[in-house]
Amino acid sequence: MLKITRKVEYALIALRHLQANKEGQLSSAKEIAETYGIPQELLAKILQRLAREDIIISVKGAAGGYKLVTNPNTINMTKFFEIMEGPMGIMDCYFDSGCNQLHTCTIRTPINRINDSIRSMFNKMTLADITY
Amino acid sequence: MLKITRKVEYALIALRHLQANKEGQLSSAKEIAETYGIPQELLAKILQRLAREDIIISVKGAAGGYKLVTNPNTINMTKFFEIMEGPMGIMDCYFDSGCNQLHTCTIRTPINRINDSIRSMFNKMTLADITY
DNA sequence: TTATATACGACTAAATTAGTCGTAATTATT
DNA sequence: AATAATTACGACTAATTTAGTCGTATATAA
Repeated sequence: MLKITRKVEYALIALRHLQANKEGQLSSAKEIAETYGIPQELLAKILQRLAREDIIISVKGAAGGYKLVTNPNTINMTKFFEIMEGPMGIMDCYFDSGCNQLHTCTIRTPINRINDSIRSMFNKMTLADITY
Repeated sequence: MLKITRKVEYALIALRHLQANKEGQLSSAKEIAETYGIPQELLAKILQRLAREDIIISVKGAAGGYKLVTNPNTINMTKFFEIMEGPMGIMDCYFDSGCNQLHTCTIRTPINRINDSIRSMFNKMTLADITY
């Protein structure tokens, strides 16, 4: 319950690693994967996702790799989680309402309050809170 | 991400239902399942678990069923979630430490801080916050 | 005695998450 | 120009978790 997935875990490890790099220094997916014992292909996809979302930038070709460009203080954790895993919410009906019990459902309001609490907690956090 | 499972959802619905009952009035698994369109066998197991943990009490035999005995204000949500789903924590290493990367792992401390935040948030909540 | 409950473990099915593979494109190095 | 190392990306498979079902035993009101 309330677990983050490997995807998020690996992303945090990688970002932490990139943060430790000197300005402009690149790290490849292979380098990071080997350092932490993460499956390389999987990490590669995660880094590609982060690059697509402009959290890191990629340099292609031999001697290529990734580096951090965004200030970790400006990356909101709710946004980060949702980039990695899609909408955050402890119950689905928070987002899609195909539920056929909506009329009888009496717990939606309180569940939504919990959702809001969690989101607001993560909204107050930035990546820097985690990776520093 | 950060989703509660059906088990928890069904448990909350059922508890909400029992709460609405008059003092001493019983509801059977069948009754509740049919009211909300929940698979009866599944709900039965959930109610049995709640009964085992003394959150509700069961009355066996024909015309049996379940009723609430514990004051919902005294049921801590962290405890409730952990009864239903086991240890809460956004990452496993919070609990078991079979991880072979512990020495290189740099995100454990911040992750544990998040764990603590979530736990403390739910610690401040009681079942009554959700089912009323 | 019968019908209707709870109790509970074993099992199956569905969904999600994790990980792999194949192939293309890019670029530094030789 | 060729090669090796890299990012990019979609399709696929495997593993794990969650959801749901089934069978059987026991209790009890009618």
